[in-house]
Order: sequence, then structure tokens, then C-alpha cells
Amino acid sequence: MLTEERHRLILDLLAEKKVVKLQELVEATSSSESTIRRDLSQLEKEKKLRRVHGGAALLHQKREELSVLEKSTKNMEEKRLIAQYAAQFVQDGDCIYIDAGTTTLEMIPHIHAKDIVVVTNGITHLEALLEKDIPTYLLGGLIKKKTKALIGRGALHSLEHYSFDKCFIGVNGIHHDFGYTTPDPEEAMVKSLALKLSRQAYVLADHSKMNESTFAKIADLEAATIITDELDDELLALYEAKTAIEVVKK
Amino acid sequence: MLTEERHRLILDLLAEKKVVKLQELVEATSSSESTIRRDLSQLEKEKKLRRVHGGAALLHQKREELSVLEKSTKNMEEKRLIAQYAAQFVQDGDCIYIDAGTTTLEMIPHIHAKDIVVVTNGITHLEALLEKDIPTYLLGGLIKKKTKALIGRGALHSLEHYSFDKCFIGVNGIHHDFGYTTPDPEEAMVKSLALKLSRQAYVLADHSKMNESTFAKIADLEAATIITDELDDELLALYEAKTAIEVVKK
DNA sequence: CAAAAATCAATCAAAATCGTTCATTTACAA
DNA sequence: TTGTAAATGAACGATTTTGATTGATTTTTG
Repeated sequence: MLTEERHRLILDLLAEKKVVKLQELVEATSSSESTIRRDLSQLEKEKKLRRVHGGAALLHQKREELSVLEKSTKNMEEKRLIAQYAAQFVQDGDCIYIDAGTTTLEMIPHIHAKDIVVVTNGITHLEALLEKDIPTYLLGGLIKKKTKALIGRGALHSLEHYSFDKCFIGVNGIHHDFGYTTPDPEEAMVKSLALKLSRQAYVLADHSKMNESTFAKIADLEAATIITDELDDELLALYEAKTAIEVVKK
Repeated sequence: MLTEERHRLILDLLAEKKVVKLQELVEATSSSESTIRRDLSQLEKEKKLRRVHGGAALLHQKREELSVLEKSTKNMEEKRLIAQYAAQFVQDGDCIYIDAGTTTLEMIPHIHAKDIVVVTNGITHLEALLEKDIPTYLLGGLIKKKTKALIGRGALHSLEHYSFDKCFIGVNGIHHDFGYTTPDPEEAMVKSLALKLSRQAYVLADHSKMNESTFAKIADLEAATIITDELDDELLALYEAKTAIEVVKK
């Protein structure tokens, strides 16, 4: 295999994986350890990568992904933008529902309205809300260990005693035909009811959720205003035909 | 797995969870304890995280050293003894209610019964319960900022859907004539209802609460078994005439 | 409080990785 | 074909990383 060829392959692999082991490269190129070492030394001199013990890594160590956690960290900036934008819709005196979930959690520091009351089913949201001295009501129900969200019959029963000016719901899928969806049916029921109890509903979702659908349906598109961060014109037109949609600019 | 890779994974996990146990990292990276310790030491030196006993935490995470403060509190040892004793009454298969409060919180680590279900109105109890993988239901309602307890109409409504084998209630006053009392009427109502919904009720209170009374009445003495830590013979006889009482020895 | 369990820091030997040297192979021009 | 320079792969001692062990320290438990 040609030197040029190997270098290309190494950089490609690196771009894909962020970090590669020397042994992987030996295997991928079927050349010897020595050769790969020479390649890496040269590429490092050319500022194309960074050698680390055991292999090589990308130069620019940005806040970016590596593994399963990719999405949680990668889309964080987008989520924050969306959340910040959504927080503007909270106005003085409002009574709002904030759904459990990482995106809606990001809203809280950006809420500046006075005299509001918040109802939520997210345990993690509590600390942030109390920190800001916002009177907070929690739904009852079963705790979902992984997400610390309250779900099930108890949560639904609790909800029935409230009604909201606005609600902010996180979803996992937004689809032209299937509407708003999320993987857990128990959660879907809670989101769905909260939405029905609100005069005005907002759905928060970054662009990776657009045109996707998951198992459990929450509501039709018409039921809420979408707040997202990216959307090509074609899709935008498609959704706009059905409901209001706010696209946050970077 | 490369050092570089591990460090990235550790920081990602930490960003997501705020706090990670060393064992979790050992598992996630399939490397040895020693290696992870070295990683954590290094990352700490680089100001990327903060080591805590048992793992690592995000740099700007204020929630800590509560345990230190708690133990220095005067009646903590007594409370712990009472809680530990009370935990014995929880049996396999029980469905129990655990009231918010520091004494009842101490019960949780000492519960060894299997297949139990817990309902509580204490947010702080959640973490401890989930840690032990105990299925937990939370009441709904207004969050009382200071104590992180759920109170008010919402909590009462949530309670109505349950009934319990046993309940464990913390009180601020136990008095021969005035029964069980607590300062906050909203809380008193919750405690009172929980007590009514239980086949068997236990009231936990250290000796400083004996023969005291505060504003809001929860129930008459007859309604529960008292668990406390000190009582002179004269008072003991007085209370025993009305209800069962367990005195924990030091 | 004291025993038991978990966690920790330090140490050490084994394993993996590294840089260097050198003999061999390959590419290509004379 | 032959000479030469570049590239390759194997070998070896040096360095780094790793995991197990030990005993100290902290935390939990009874």
C-alpha cells in the first residue's frame, strides 16, 4: 500500500473515530508497526493529527462526542438555544407546565418573568426552579429511575387538578403524519394530558428529532407550536401548513 | 482502551450525570480500578473535575458535605437509632408510606425487606430509595422550599389513591392530651391522612419531642405506635396507657 | 463506640508501546 | 542490468501504561 494511500486512510479513520489505536491502523493497512509509527510521526509534523500513547487523536479537542453519549453532549448547544428562545414565551403572572427532559430543563435559568407558578413532572427541574424562588408544584406518581420523571396514573391524576396558560413539552419525534411522539407510552400520556390542559402549547425539539417518529403518540401537529433550531425550506413549508413553528437561528 | 478515550468518556459521563462512581467508570471503560484512579487524579490536576470519596463530581457542584453537617447536629445519633429501629418493622412485600423529614430519611439505608413499594412526600428521600432500587411513588403538590416536602391539596389528592400496610411519620410534638402535632397545618393534613390510610402507623420522634406540643394536630395518641429513644418510667406509664410505645436503647 | 466494609494512595512487576538501528526490499533512473 | 535512494519490517533496549497487592484511611453498619 502506498504511503499516500495510508495517510489518507489514517486521517479518514481518525475523522470518524476521533481516536485510533496504532494496532487498528496496522490491521487496517496491513503494514507493519514501524511503518505506521513513521506515518504518524510525519502526520504529526504536518499538524494533521496528535500522537498519543497507543495511537493518535484529532488535533482540535472541541467539546464533542466520542461514544454513546454523543447526542447528549453534541446537541447541547442547540438545546440551550432552543430552551433560551422558549423561555421568552413565559410572561409575568403565567401559570405554566414544564415537562421533564434535558431541553426543558435548560429553559429554567433563562426564565425572567415575575409572579409565575410552575408545575412539572421532572425531579431534576426542582432544584433549578427553587433556586430561582419560583413556586413549584410537582406531579405525583411513579418515579422513572433513569430519567427521574414522574409518570403513570398518579401523574395523570395530579394533572387533572390544574390548568395552564402555557406548557413546554419535550418530544423525541416530530413527524408530518404521525405528529409528536416519544418512546415511553406512560410518558406520552402525561405529555398529552398536559398539552390538553394548556391554553397554549410549545413543543421543544432540536433538528435531529424532525421528521422522525417513535413509538408512542402524544398529539397531532396542530396541537402545539414547534420550537426547533434548523429546518430546510421544504420541510418548513410542510409543517407550517399544519401549525405554528419557530426556528431559532444560530 | 486508550487513555485519551477514557478521559473523554469520563468527562462525558460526568457532564451528563454530574456525579459518577468509580465503579461505574471501571465498568464503562472495562479497565481496572487503579487505572481509573490515575485518570481521575490526572483530570483533577487539569481542573477538569473534582474527586470525591467514591468517584468524581463536576467542578461547580455545590451539593456536598451534607453528611458532615448532619452528623454534627446534636440529635443526629438518636435520630439514627430511632430510624434504624423503625426500619425493622418493614417486612417483605409491604407497601409503606414514609413521611418527609430527617428522621424518616435515616430509615431508608436500614431497610432490608424485599419486594416493597414506598410512597413518600419527601424529595430528599427519593435519591436514597432509588439508590436501593426500591420502586417509589411520590405524592404531588406544592414544594415547600425549606424542607423539600410535598404538601397542600395536591398531596392530599395524590394520597387518596393509595392505602398502606404501614406508615412512618415524623412529628414535632407528642403530648398526652394534645396528641401528635407539627407546626405546619398543611403538613399536618398530609401526615394525618397518611395515617388514616395505613393499617399500622408508626410515629418517630426523639426524646426532645416528648411531652411537647406545637400548632397543628395530626392525630390522637391512640392512632399510632410511638418509636422514641428515651423516656423516664413515669411518662412511659402514662403513654403506655393510651398506645403502644417502643423505646430504643442506646 | 467498635467492627466491618468500602475506598484510597503507594508500590511493583508485567505488559504494551515507543524510538532507534539495521538489514532487506522496492522503485526507478542510468 | 546495475546502482542508489527511499521505504519497509524485524529486533532490541528504553519508556509508559497497566492491573494486582498492600496497608492506611474513610465511611458505613450494628
